[in-house]
Amino acid sequence: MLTENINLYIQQPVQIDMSSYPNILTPPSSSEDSPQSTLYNSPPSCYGIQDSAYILPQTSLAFDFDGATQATAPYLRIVEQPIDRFRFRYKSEMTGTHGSLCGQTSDRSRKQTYPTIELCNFNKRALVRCSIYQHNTKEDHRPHAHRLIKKQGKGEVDDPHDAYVTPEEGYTYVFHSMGIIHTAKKNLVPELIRKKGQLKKEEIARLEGKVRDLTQKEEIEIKGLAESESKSINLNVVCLRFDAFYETNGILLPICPPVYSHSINNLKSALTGELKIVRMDHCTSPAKGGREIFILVERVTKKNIKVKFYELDDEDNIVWEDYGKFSDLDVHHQYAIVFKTPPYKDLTIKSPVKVFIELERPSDRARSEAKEFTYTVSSNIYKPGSKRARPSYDSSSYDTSLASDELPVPINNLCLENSPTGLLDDVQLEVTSAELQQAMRNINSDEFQRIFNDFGQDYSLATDAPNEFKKSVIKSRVVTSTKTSNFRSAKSRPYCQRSDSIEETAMAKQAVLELQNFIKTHPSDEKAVNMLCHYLKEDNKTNALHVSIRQNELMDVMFLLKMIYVWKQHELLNVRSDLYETPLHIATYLNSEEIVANLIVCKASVCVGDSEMNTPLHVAVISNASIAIFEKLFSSEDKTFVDMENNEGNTALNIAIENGNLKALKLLCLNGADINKQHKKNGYTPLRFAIEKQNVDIVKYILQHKDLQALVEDFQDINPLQAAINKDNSELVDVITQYMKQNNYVNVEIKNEVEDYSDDDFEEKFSIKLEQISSEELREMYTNVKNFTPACLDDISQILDQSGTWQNLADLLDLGHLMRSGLCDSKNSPTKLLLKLAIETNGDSVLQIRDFLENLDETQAVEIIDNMVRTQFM
DNA sequence: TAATGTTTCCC
DNA sequence: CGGGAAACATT
Repeated sequence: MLTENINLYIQQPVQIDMSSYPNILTPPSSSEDSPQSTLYNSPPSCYGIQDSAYILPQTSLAFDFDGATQATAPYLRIVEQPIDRFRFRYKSEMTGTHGSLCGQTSDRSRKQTYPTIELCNFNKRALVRCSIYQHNTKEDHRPHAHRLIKKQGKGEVDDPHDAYVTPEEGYTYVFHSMGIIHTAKKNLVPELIRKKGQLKKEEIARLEGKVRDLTQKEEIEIKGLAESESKSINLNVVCLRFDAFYETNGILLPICPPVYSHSINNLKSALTGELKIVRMDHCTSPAKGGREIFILVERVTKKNIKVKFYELDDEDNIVWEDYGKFSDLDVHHQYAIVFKTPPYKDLTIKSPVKVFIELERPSDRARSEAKEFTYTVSSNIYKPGSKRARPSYDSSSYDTSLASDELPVPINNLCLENSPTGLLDDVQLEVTSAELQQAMRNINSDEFQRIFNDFGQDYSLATDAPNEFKKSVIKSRVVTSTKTSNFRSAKSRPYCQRSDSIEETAMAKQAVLELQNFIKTHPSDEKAVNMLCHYLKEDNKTNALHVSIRQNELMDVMFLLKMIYVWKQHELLNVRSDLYETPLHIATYLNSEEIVANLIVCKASVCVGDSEMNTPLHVAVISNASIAIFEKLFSSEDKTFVDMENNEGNTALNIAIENGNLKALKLLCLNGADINKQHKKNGYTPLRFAIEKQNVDIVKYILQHKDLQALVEDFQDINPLQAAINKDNSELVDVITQYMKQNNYVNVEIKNEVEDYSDDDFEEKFSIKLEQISSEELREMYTNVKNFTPACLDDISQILDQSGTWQNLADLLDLGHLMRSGLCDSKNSPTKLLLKLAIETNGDSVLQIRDFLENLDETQAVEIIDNMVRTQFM
């Protein structure tokens, strides 16, 4: 019987450990020539898993198979690993069907896969087996007390699951419809005894050549092992073991060493369950760290959880990492963690740094999905109550007695960041009045032009005329300018938290005067540039421009802007005050349309953040600025600022929604604000924020947006529409349900309970989401489907090829003869061929085929086809 | 007791 | 199906 020329190794374990696995022994007929003392060589690496128990005894080969080398030794290859997280169900939960153990690369919608094994280098029909084992890193494998069940027909059977592989099927086998039953603690020992007994019997059959019952001694031995093992067994991790056997006379001879899948973790356990950050109260921290953050998480164990921060470079390498600081007292009931952020590696960052935050479970080094987090620049501003001295403006900084030849030396390294042309080298120093005029012609602001044309006149006024006269001129202009009517008083403003001191006002006036005087006497002197920079360059300090804007001294502002423009010192416009606001922030806040307009013309940056990283656009929304202000801001050449986030992670759009500012919302949307941008704290989209705010007008407006993705889920996997219909707000619910009807969102799942509202009216409102597609409707849909999708074809072919039902189907379709007449190429799927013939040649309908399959009890295949039709129809 | 772990139940 | 949570058990 064993004389066939087949590729079969008979191996012998080094140690006989009946508790670990069925021993693989030489059959009785050849056992005498395989003594234990034989020299062994190493197993070929192609075994996929190292297992010292399986060593090929060279002298004990059962067969000489034409001098086959190790390269041609048979081995098992796992084609598709099982999914690594799966819910183990208790027996009491196994009523109805739950998901089956699918393959690792399984994809919900595209292609379902299942654990798949291939027997390589073998050329005869063989038995492959799948069973459930304990997952050990050590090379010590024992059956697991959990049960690996497989649905077969209506019932289900326990492992081991045996199946044949043949050359026709490429020596592969797909194990589908399997589930894992969590054996209750009290049943661990009996279950282990049962499995060990089974394996022992197989081993005896191999050794003794026939099947017999276990002796009492053997049973007691098994019982002892089961009891001790039950105490150490890990109930939340299992793996699959695959064997290959050559069957002869009812005895199973191993063809090669078994292989083990990677671990399968119980999705339900806090020890192995999925880690997830569900929400955080803040998504930023100053670079110095220490900010207290609350995060909500899926179930964790307090002694076994860390919060990791890390930064990636462009190639996704970790360039920095640290951990959130907390004790296990800071873990609230397994579902929330309060921690302090670690300091970033560089405490003096100049721009925000994007990092990631994730949960890490030390016990199995599992990690959650990472969420974005931002380290912010410390604005270093004066805060009331802090010990830091308030910036002073002593007169020496603005020394008016500077003679023209004593001006500060040219600021050669006036390196104005972000501005390639910011260096003095690039500045045209010899400015003639003709050039000034030329420069001004390029400015397309009428207002600016007008003021500039008045420059000479003002100039003379400013220098020669008495102060009273000058003031009255300026005043009259301010009053006559209609655009300044919206001007907000600088007093009582929440945003610019202080008004200017007398000294500051004086300083500003002085600076302007000084410059004007200098220019008058030295119209094209390069030193004017130095002077200008001298007054306006220093960041984090209130300068003349800030003050002039705050006080709405239009003439002074325009003068300074002109100087900056002509000498191309645009970066001076982005210098921040002691409150960390740029001129544009201040002008925007004060609703000074004219100044905003001219700042933009002069290329003031719209991207600079204030102490809270609010851009001027944020400020415009916060202060409910006029439409004109928004328009000016959007007229900036820089278009990247629309979606910038402040230190709370809010975009201007978020603030508009939070403030119920529909006007700002519209303006932002019209100017390209991202309507689907998720907040870093919780994944909310603008629509979701509007819904949470229950502002129906705003919700309505957002729902009309052409680019809206209404179903973007938050970190808790709730989409905005689900959130909306759970609100106790009938107006809002009406708007949402109407939207859903219009967009055919029939199958939006409602994850939260609605049963609190038992009145019929309420129920009815939701009926459109809850209703199932009736079978009539489904059949209606079938009439529009002429063929199978490739993905669907793949899936059902796999099932029908496996079960062999394709033959029955062929008969029902009157194609049985064709299929058997040699058309059927064993390399290809017979089902695929059959379905192609049926539809393309016979003209059978998909519905007809579906119904035949239903008659043949191929419920899984039927379901796949139904799903295909459903998804195609929508 | 309070917190955590296990099993059952339910939509 | 897949998920959540109540109920029960243990530490």
